[in-house]
Amino acid sequence: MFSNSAKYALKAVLFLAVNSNEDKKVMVKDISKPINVPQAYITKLLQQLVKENMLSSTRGPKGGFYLSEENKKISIIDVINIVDGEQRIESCMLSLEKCNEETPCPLHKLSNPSRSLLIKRLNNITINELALDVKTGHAFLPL
Amino acid sequence: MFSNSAKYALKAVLFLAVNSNEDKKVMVKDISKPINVPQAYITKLLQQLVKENMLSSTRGPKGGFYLSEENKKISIIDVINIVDGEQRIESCMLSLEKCNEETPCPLHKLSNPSRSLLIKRLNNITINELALDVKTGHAFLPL
DNA sequence: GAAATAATATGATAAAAATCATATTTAGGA
DNA sequence: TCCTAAATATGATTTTTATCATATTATTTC
Repeated sequence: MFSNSAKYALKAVLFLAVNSNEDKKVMVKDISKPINVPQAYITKLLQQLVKENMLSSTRGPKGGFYLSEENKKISIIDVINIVDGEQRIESCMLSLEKCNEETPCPLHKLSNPSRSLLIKRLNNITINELALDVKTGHAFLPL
Repeated sequence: MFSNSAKYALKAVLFLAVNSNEDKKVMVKDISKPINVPQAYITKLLQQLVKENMLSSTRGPKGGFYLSEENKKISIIDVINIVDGEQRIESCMLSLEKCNEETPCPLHKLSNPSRSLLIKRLNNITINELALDVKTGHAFLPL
């Protein structure tokens, strides 16, 4: 479905959504542990996400990563697409260029409703909303 | 979603479902071209599928690969699972061991309906049924 | 039963994804 | 202003996946 990197990015973002804000920044080493991702690896991903304005950071003492209020309004699919590229989630189950509603591949009718549903939902939910589920006990970390 | 290998295997199986039977075997070189998969690569996959009884073959002159009537009754998900392993399609969107209905990860409620729907459909359709869509003009090769 | 044909078995190579390592830059505090 | 703590930039290594190559075995036909 998603690359390992996209999964890791989602885990980091969700963790920060629950555990950070402008006044409470989190160092990379305190992110990698609870989300079970090697520090050097998540470091690179976090840097990429900052560059793409998916999350925020400051360096130096008292620095770290965090989600600004703006960041928290970002939809989940944007995080995924930054890491995996838009093509990955959109592409047909057999990765066929020419597969579409008019000339569907044999799996199209079977698989497309499922993918459409997922994409729609990923589009319509923000990081913040997912974090709320955790805060209200409807979903769980650790990751 | 699926590995390249699983996609290739599906393409080969679908092609054979439409273009082969006990009396009409197809050589590997006449499979790899129309499904756009390197011959040496699809060769390996076909051999694996024969070994797992997903398809049939005979060697020597007039030999080739084909789907027996039995083979055509196999469900699509079996082909996928042979190549990718059952875990891949079943696993949570974040690949979390502990994610389940009782202690769902933050993405579980969002993603699970989509995956469940897909798995159910892949379970409930046979190779033959997909091939029928092609024969009746409701779905299309080439792949 | 020999020659030709096609799958089978096995292993090597190449490309991509995941992981690790480290020198550099910026910010805060003494 | 210097020291330290943190992110940033960059590139190397390892592992996995994808791809290629070839010798062997089985089957048909003459």
